[in-house]
Amino acid sequence: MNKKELIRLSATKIIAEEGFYKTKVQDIADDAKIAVGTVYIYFKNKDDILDYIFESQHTKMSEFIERLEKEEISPLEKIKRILKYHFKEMENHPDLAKVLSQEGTGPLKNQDSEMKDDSLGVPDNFQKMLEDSKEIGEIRDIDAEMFGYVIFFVGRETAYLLQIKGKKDRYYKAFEELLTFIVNGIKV
Amino acid sequence: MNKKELIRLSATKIIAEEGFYKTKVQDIADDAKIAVGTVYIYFKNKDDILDYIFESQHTKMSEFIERLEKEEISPLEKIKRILKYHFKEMENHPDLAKVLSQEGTGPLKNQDSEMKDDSLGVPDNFQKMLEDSKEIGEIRDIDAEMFGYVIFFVGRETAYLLQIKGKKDRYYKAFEELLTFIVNGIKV
Amino acid sequence: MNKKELIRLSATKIIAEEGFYKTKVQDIADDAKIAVGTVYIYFKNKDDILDYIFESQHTKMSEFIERLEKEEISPLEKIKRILKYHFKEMENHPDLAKVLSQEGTGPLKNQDSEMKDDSLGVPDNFQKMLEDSKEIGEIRDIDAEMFGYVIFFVGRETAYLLQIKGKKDRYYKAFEELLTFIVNGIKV
Amino acid sequence: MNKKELIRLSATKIIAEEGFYKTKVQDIADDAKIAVGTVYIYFKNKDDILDYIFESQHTKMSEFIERLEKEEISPLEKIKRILKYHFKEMENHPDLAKVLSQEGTGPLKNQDSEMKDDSLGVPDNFQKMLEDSKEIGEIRDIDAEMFGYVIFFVGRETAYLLQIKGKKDRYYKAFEELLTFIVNGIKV
DNA sequence: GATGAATGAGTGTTCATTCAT
DNA sequence: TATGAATGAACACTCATTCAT
Repeated sequence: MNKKELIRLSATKIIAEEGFYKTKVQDIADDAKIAVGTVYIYFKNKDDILDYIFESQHTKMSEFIERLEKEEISPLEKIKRILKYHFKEMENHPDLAKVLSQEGTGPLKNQDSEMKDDSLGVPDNFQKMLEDSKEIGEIRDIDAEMFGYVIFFVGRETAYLLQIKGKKDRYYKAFEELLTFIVNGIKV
Repeated sequence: MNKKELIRLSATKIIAEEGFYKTKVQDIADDAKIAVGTVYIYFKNKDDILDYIFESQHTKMSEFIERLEKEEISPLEKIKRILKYHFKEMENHPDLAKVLSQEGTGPLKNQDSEMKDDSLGVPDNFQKMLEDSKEIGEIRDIDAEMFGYVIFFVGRETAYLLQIKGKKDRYYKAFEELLTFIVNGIKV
Repeated sequence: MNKKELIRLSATKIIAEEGFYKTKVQDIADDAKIAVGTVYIYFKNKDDILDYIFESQHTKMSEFIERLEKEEISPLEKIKRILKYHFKEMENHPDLAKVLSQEGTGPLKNQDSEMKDDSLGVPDNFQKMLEDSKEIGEIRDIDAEMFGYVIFFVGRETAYLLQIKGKKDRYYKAFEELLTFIVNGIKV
Repeated sequence: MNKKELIRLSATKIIAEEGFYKTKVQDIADDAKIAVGTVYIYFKNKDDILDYIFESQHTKMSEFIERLEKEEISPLEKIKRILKYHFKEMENHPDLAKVLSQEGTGPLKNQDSEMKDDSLGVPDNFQKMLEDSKEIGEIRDIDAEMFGYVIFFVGRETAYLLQIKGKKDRYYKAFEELLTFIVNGIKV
């Protein structure tokens, strides 16, 4: 496998277990069965590794949203699809779910990162969709910026929550409940 | 002032600015205008300081909830009051809002802490109130455990969000919107 | 009791258990049921406490030797009596035996101590007695300086050894054996 | 040179000068012209360095004794040879002599060391040899365990003593005197 | 590119000592 | 004298990062 990806996977695993600050670059290298020095060929520094984990997921999500934009569906439906996509992703990558939730607060570690915020850009997308949705009278007149974030946070935290609370079997049902909650919360 | 409280306030301020791991115990001591050694008279170690910040707020919240339990109001109303209390607290203590949000994920730093989880016990209270609320037909039949956490997260993150997004002037209005969102989301 | 003596006893006990460097002044104060500050009324610093332990025993021994000098006995007999006195002392104060053995090497902790060496002055006395003994033909022509120290070390280490090796019951018999060893070793 | 050995030599030098507790790991690193961190590649902690110094000498001595066991000489002769070997070693490595004497009391610093005692195992060997010697009627019926230690202590302390007392020129003569003392002390 | 021994700045924590009460 | 909270210099140890091989 591509070595940068290999490092990303090991890092995600170890950071999920230990937390970012307690994770040693050596531990990541050990898990990836490579030398520490090699990590620094692919990453400028330790923070850069965490950024890359977020950026990778950000890219995936951006591509999904781009494809979604081409479909002829209502803005609210788009939000639902994005949440569903996120939940599936987190179900398939529990380590990643934990890292995004645990380390996802606060500003990006690297100042010069190209990402604008810690949120994978999703809140912005949600905001736009909520604004579109308001315009067509699908939902109430809410503060789209705030609810862009609210829906994003709820999605991220709940996806992780369901895993630690051992709701894996009822994962899909719980997701449906969450969706109903959100939609009821904002609809006209 | 009580020195332990003095340290708690300085620590909250510095940790809000720098994040827990980048905060040096020396910085906390400097801010409190005391010697480093003094910190270690009142706290076992650095982690213990963060725990105490959480525990203090936990105690305050527990006391509020205890008083609330004596009032003759519906479970849903209780949840609203708790959220309102939390928002007021966070409005008055922006540093604390940031620390609770940024450092509030993950397990407590100290193993032997008496607190059961990272959530100030509030999700548990919400869960019970939601169950009571369901019984009297005030709300739909939702997964009370999950929504206990969901409402807790939404409250904590939003209270902090409104501050960094500079919504201080519309703080109360935004809070009302959030409340409507939650209530609509779970009502029958 | 005299507080300085109280501290000496507690210090001896704790230093025997922990070793001088691992012993905290606070621990000594705790054991003596006094405040740390009080220790510093009677002792200039921590090293001074250890010095005082040695000096106290030195004084006792000096007084014993002074009394001994007035008796009409052979130099070799004097050495025997001194060793016997030391063994009895160590039997009565096992903590002290340990401290003298463990911490008794190296130069005195305090530069400005009045004691000339780490050996309670006993090697010097032994040296003189050995020289006297040589003169009257009681013992061989040995290096009195060296054997002053040798006999001193053997006495000190053996007194402690018998305790840790659990020879308490045969303590006196072992002492007699040691005496025979020494006398045979140096006699004509 | 092997870096672990390099550290051992620097540590022996500095510890001989300053004593173990006053020695800073940084000082050892400086003397060895390496970085502090490097010390911790080869040693778990500071105590581990001291243990290694003792273990190294223990190994050397064990090898010498092993070779000695193959020779057809009397047990008493073996003891003499061991003492002679020790004196030569200490003559060649005065720093080591000081460290062994000064820091050689008390239990090993590290709990999980493989060495049973602080005495390089030599007292045990002496004990066995004394028992053998008694059996063939070479020496008196003495307490072999006690005298195993006594001879060991006398050897160790005297080897160091001769150096600080400036008897370097008469070193061999003094050693011979000591040997005569011991042999006379235990012979029939 | 890959390695991993070496680096050394950085930091949590300790504890002898002080001094206002 | 006695107290013990406060001090802050000191130090062991860590770990991100480098670079010669």
